[in-house]
Amino acid sequence: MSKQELVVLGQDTADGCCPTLLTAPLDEETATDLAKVFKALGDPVRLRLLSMIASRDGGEICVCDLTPAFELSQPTISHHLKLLKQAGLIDSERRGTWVYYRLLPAATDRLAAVLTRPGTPAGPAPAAS
Amino acid sequence: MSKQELVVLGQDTADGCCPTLLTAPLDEETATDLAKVFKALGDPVRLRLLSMIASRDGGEICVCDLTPAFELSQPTISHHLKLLKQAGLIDSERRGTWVYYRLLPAATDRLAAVLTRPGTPAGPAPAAS
DNA sequence: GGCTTATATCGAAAAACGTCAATATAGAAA
DNA sequence: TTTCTATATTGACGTTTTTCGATATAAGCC
Repeated sequence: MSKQELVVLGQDTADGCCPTLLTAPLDEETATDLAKVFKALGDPVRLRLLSMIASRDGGEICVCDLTPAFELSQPTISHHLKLLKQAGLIDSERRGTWVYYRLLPAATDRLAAVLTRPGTPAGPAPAAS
Repeated sequence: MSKQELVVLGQDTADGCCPTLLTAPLDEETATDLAKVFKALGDPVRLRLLSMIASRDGGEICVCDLTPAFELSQPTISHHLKLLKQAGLIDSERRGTWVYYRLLPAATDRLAAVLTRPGTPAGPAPAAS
């Protein structure tokens, strides 16, 4: 089986706190690992795919439900899913003829943490009315 | 002067809450706008630049302090800074001979929010001891 | 004015990327 | 086994990205 997802671990700063982009200069290796994940998000098709996967009730979605949502060929969608998977953002499981994709929340959690300034209130804010 | 930074606004979901990638499928336009910002983060050099800019005491840093930190030509660094600026992540100000860059926290805040699952505790966690 | 330093822009070359049509593989069903 | 559907892989092509050297612009100094 493919086991080439990359795992990007947190990097603690000198004062023992707050693994984030915004509080201390990133070392080269961490920057390279992180950049791979952000690069995977740097395409509108992949962003929509990830969004459809993450927001689906039940936590997973069949490729057969993803492909028709785009005006792109089936191989192209398959390729984008592969990139998201290699970035460690999603995982897949085959069940019979179909393949189901699901979010790996650890990946998005890490990105969110890395982009969060210390002292920022939690999560998504309520919408402006 | 250049005014071509892009501003990516939040998009509320049907239930009036939580502008995030992870709770509802992204529409095409929002995905395109968001992807531009993530793409800007999808390069290790730009990630390190942003990190150096954001973490610098005083909130700003001179290009003359950024350039020598990389084994890249001065035009290359200048180009990466331009991309970060066009993505709305940083801004610049010339003072005399020097140009200073600073983080635009609204941009990273927005990305963090979009990647945060509802119910997730705030900000960067304390490091594992 | 001319000289020097800091930064940006231009133009080109190589590499990476997004997309497709064609084909391969996996599994179910006949 | 043969056939059909779902998904992945391959190979090609045009576009975008990353990088550089050369040059341009901006500002301070002689």
